[in-house]
Amino acid sequence: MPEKQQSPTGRPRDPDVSERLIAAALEEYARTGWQSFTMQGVARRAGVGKSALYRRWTTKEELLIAGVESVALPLSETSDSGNLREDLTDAATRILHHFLDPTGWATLRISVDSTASPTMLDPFQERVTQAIRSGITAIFTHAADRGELTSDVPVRPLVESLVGSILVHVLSMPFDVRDDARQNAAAHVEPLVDVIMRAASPQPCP
Amino acid sequence: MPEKQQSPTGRPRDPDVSERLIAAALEEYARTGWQSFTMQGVARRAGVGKSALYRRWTTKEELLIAGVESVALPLSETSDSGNLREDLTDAATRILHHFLDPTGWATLRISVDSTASPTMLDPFQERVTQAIRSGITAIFTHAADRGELTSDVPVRPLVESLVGSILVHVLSMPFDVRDDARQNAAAHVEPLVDVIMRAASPQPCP
Amino acid sequence: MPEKQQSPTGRPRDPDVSERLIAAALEEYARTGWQSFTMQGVARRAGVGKSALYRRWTTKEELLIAGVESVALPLSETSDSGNLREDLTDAATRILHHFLDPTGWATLRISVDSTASPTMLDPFQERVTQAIRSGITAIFTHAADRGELTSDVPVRPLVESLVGSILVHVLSMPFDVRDDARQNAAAHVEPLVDVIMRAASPQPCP
Amino acid sequence: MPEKQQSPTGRPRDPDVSERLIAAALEEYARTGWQSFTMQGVARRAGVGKSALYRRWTTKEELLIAGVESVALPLSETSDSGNLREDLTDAATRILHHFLDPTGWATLRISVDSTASPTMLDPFQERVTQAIRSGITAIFTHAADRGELTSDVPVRPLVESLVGSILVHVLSMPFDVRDDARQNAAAHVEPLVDVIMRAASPQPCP
DNA sequence: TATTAAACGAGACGGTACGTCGCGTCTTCTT
DNA sequence: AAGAAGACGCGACGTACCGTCTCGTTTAATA
Repeated sequence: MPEKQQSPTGRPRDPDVSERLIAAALEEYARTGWQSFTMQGVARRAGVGKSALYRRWTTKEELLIAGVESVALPLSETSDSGNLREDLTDAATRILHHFLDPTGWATLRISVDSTASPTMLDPFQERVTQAIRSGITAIFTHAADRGELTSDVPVRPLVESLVGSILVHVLSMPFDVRDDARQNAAAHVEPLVDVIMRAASPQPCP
Repeated sequence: MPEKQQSPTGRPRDPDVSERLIAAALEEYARTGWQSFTMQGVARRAGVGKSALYRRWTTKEELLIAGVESVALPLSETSDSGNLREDLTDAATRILHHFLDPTGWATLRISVDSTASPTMLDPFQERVTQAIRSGITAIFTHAADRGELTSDVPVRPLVESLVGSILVHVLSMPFDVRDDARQNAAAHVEPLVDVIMRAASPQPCP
Repeated sequence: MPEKQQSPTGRPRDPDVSERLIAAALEEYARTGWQSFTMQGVARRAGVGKSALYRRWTTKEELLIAGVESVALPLSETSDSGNLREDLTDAATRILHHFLDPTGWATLRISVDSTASPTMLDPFQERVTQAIRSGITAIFTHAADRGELTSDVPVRPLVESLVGSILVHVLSMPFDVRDDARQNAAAHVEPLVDVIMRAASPQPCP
Repeated sequence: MPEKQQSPTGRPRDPDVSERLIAAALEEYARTGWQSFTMQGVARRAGVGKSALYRRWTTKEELLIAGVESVALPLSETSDSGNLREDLTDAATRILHHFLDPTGWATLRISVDSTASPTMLDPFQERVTQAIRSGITAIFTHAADRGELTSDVPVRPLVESLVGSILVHVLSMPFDVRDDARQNAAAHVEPLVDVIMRAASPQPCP
C-alpha cells in the first residue's frame, strides 16, 4: 500500500517526511495497538503537520499497511540448505521471532482486523500474509524437487499447519514465558516442526 | 469476565439491563469491529444509560470478553465417537464455523489485541483460548486411552497445529470464499485433519 | 422555608437528620457557591441518604433558604440607645460583618439569583431581605418618635441607601482589603453612616 | 475579559464564531440564570463546536464577563448638563434600567458570585463594577468643579450610597412591580436621588 | 531570474466519544 | 413510614481525536 499519487507539478514531496511518518506509525501502534493509535499522534510524533499525513494516506489502515509490509516482506526469503527439517526449523524460528516482536505482532493484528471487512483484506493479504506462506511453500517445493517428499502430500495444509501452530503457540503463551521463547526459540519450535515432518513423511507400511 | 461486583446493600442491579448490554455489544462489534465499537454506541443501542454500562464493565475489553465467552465456551464440549478422525473432523468443523462467524471472529481479535499487554491476557486466555484447546486435547486423550494413538506423540503440538491451521486457513481466505467455506466446511477441514492424522499415526517402518 | 409536610402516620422524621442536612448545606455552599453546591454532596457530607434529603426539600433553593434564614434573621434585632447615629453605626457594623461572612454572603447570592424568576423571590425576600430592612426601619422610627428626625424625611430611601451603600462597598472591595474591613469595621462604616445622617438631618437655613 | 490569546501561526480564528458565542451566552444566561447555563448549550445555540468555545474561554465566568462587559461599559458614560441633580437623576435612571434588564442583572450576579473567590474578582470588578462607579464619580467631580458641592463632602460614600440604594431597591422589589419600575423609572429614582442631594448639600447652620 | 503550483507547519472548525459526576426517581432491605 | 444504599436513564462536564479547512511560508520545476 504505497502512498497516494502526487501531482506532477509544484513542489515535490519530501521523502524524509514519509519515512518519519511510517516510523512514527509503527512506534505508536506498537505501544498499545489500536487503542492509542491516532493519526494525530503519528503526525505529532513525526513532527509533521496533519496535512502532510493525510496527503499520503487517508486512513489508519493504509498507513499501517505501508509501515508493516516493510517488516513482513523479508519473511518470504527462506534458506535452502538441502535438508527439509533444517529449512523448516530456520523458517519457523524466524516466524516465531516475528510474532514475538511488537511490530511483527502488529502484522497479525491488522490482518485479523481487516479480515472482517472485504475492503481491506485483499491488498494486505497479498502483501503480508502471503509473504509468510510463500516462503514456506518454497521450502516444500524444493524438498519435493529433491525427492525428500512423497508427491502425494498436499503442500498447502502443511504450510497452514506450521504457520498456524506457531501463531497459536504464541497466542496461548502466558506473558512471562515470552522472554523464554525469545531466548530458547529452538525448544519452542522443535515440537511444531516435528509434527509437520511426521505429516510430510511417507506413511507406515500397510 | 463477569460484570463487576455489586454492593450487597441498596437496590440490586437489573439483570435485564446486563443482558441487553451484552447483546448490544456483540451487535455493535460485529458491525465493523474496533473501529466503530464505542461504549456510547453500545449503551445507546441497548437503550441504557452510560452509567449502567460503566457500573458493570470498565473497559471495552471487559465488555467484549463477557459477550464473547458465552459464544466460545461451547467449543470446549467435543464429541466422543470412539474414532479419532471423526472426532477431530467434528471439532475442526465447529472451530471453522466459529472463526467464520463475526462474533466468533471477535474472539480472535480480542485475543490478538490483548496479547500485547500482560494485563488483559490472562483472564481472557484462560476462558476462551483454553476452551478451544482443551476440547481438542480431550479428544486426543480419549484416543490415547483407546490405544488409537502411539503414546510417544506429544499432544500439545498436535492441538496447536490443528487449531492454528484452521485459523491461518481462514486468515488467508479471500473474502468471497468465506461463503463457500461455510457451506462446504468438510472440504475445507479435511486436508487439515489429514495432516494431524498423519502426524499422530505410528511412523513408517524403518 | 420549612421542610415539607410529613405524613401523620408511620415513623416520625429524625430531627437530627434535618439539622445535619442544613449544616452540611451551608458548609457546601460556603465553599465555592453555586458551582460546587450539589444535592448529592450535601447528603454525602451529612452522612445521609438522598431520599432523606429530597423528602424534606425538593430543590437547592428551598434547602439553601432553610439554611440561610437562620443566619439572617438575627439582623432584624437592633439596638435602641436613644441616639440615632449610634444605633445606625451599630446596625451598619453588623450588616457589614454579615456581608463579609461567607454564610452571610450566601444570603445575597440567593437573593440575587432568585430575583430573576418570580417563583422564588417572595418567600425568600419576606424572610431575609426584609429582615435586614425592618431592623433599620425601626431605628429611624424610634428616632422620629424621639423627635430626632424631621418628620418630612421619607424613611424607606434612607434605609435603602444605608443597606445599599454597605453592599456596594463590599462588592467593590479588593479581595485583600476584606480582612482589614473585618478588623476596622468602624472606619469602613463611618463615612456611609455620615451620608445617611446628613441626608436625615434638617436642611440648611434658606 | 477578552478571549484567550491565539497563536500567531496557523489558521486564524473566525471572529464571527466569537460573536455568535457571546450572543448565545447572553441569551442562555438571560433565560434562567446559572441553573440552566451550560457551555454545551451555548455552543449548541451558537451552532458551534464545543472546542471552538473552550478555545476562547475556559470557564463560564470568563465567557459571561466577555458578554456582560459590552453591556455594562456604556454605563460609565454620563451626561454633564451643568446641574448636579439632573445628572444624577439621569445616571440613576440608566442604572435602574440596567438592573431591571436580564442581561444587566447578570452583571450583578456574576459580581456577587465572583466576590467569594479572589481569582475572579479583579478582572471583573475593574471592568464592570468600576465602570458604574466611575460614571457617577465623574458627575460629582464636575459638580465640585462648578462649586455646586461643598468641598468637605467625600465623594466615594455618596457614590456607594446612590448605586447601592438603586440596587437594594430592585433587590427588594416584588416581582410584579418591576414592570411599573421600568415605565415610571423617575418616580422610583427620585427619592433615592433626594437622599444623595441632601447628603451632598451644605449642612444646616449651627 | 521570476513565476507558479504544490508541499508544508500550524491550527481553527463542527463533530463525536471519552470516562466522570450530578440530576431526580426508583427499588431493595433494615429500623 | 423513615432511613441508608444504590441502580436507573439522562445529560453536562472538559479533553482528545476525527477529517476538512484556511492561513503564511518554503521549495523545486517551469517560463
